[in-house]
Amino acid sequence: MDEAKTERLREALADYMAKKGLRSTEQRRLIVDTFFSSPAHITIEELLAIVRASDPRVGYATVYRTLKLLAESGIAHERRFGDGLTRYELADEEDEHHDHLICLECKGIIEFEDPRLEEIEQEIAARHGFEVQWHKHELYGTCASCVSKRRRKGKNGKK
Amino acid sequence: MDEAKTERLREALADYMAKKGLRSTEQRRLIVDTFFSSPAHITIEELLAIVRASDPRVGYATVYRTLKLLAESGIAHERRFGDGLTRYELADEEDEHHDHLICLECKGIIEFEDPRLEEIEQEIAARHGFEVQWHKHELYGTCASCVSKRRRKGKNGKK
DNA sequence: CTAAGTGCAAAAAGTTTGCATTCCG
DNA sequence: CGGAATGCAAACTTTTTGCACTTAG
Repeated sequence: MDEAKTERLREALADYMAKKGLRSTEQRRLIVDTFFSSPAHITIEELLAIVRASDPRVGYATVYRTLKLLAESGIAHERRFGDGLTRYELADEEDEHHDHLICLECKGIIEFEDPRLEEIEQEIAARHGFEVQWHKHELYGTCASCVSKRRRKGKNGKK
Repeated sequence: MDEAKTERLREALADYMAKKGLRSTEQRRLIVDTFFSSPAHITIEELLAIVRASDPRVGYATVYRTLKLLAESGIAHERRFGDGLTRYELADEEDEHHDHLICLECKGIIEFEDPRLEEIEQEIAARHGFEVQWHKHELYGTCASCVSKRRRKGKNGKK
């Protein structure tokens, strides 16, 4: 992972916590460190499992509240991809932004980025006098790897 | 509402039910009729309330299962806009498709359509060897009416 | 008749929260 | 110290399901 980026985010978090008078506890440090070094789109349960490997006494609620805190402070984003779980990922850099391809078969999540989408979006919003705060662009379907797996098994993709 | 469109959808539903050997019951007819004449993006609770005005004995589960049926048969789409509720709307015509602007203040939902988005999406999917089954393009923010309401009250939109 | 459909109530599944206790600053 | 933070368990919210009873075909 990009060291410089996580460094910036850590600093932003420190600022946010200082401003709000929040405390740096052992649990928070462990949870945040674990989150920073985990794959993107991790769930609370998954993160909790890893955290508990280091300290079994950490509770679900603490992970829950810490991730909420990261989301509020803008360090992380909350995502829901329709499987009923809330996932978290590190925030993008300043003016960057990515969206997601979600494979319905292997549940894999691929990120993509396309500035043209952002432009068109702005245009659409403007046309409606709408002020966009954030958006969701998600494509659901079958990823390349599952498509070829399916072919190998002789199943036919099209009906 | 477009009479011809609902007619086509009703027919599609009849076909689907015939093919699956499903029955046309009093409740289903009532629920489906009510759904067809309700505003888009209705929730199960809302629909149930209207249905019960006609027949108070209808249960939540029946509405739930009927909407599931409509979704499976392709007559309706399930939508989740992040307020924790599932909403339903009539399916689009053959090769049409629309997306949504969601106002975080008044909870209003505005529909929009832009073929360029679909094109770019196809291109992105192709680039990843991904087969898209469906997508979500949702812009969250403040609608024109809430923006001006806010201005009238002297609140400032930008920080 | 008999398999599908209904209504109710209970079960799931995840997210939130109240509270007594612990611990940062 | 005093307010934040934690862990636990209970509360919530909405969706989903089991089951005995009803009904369409």
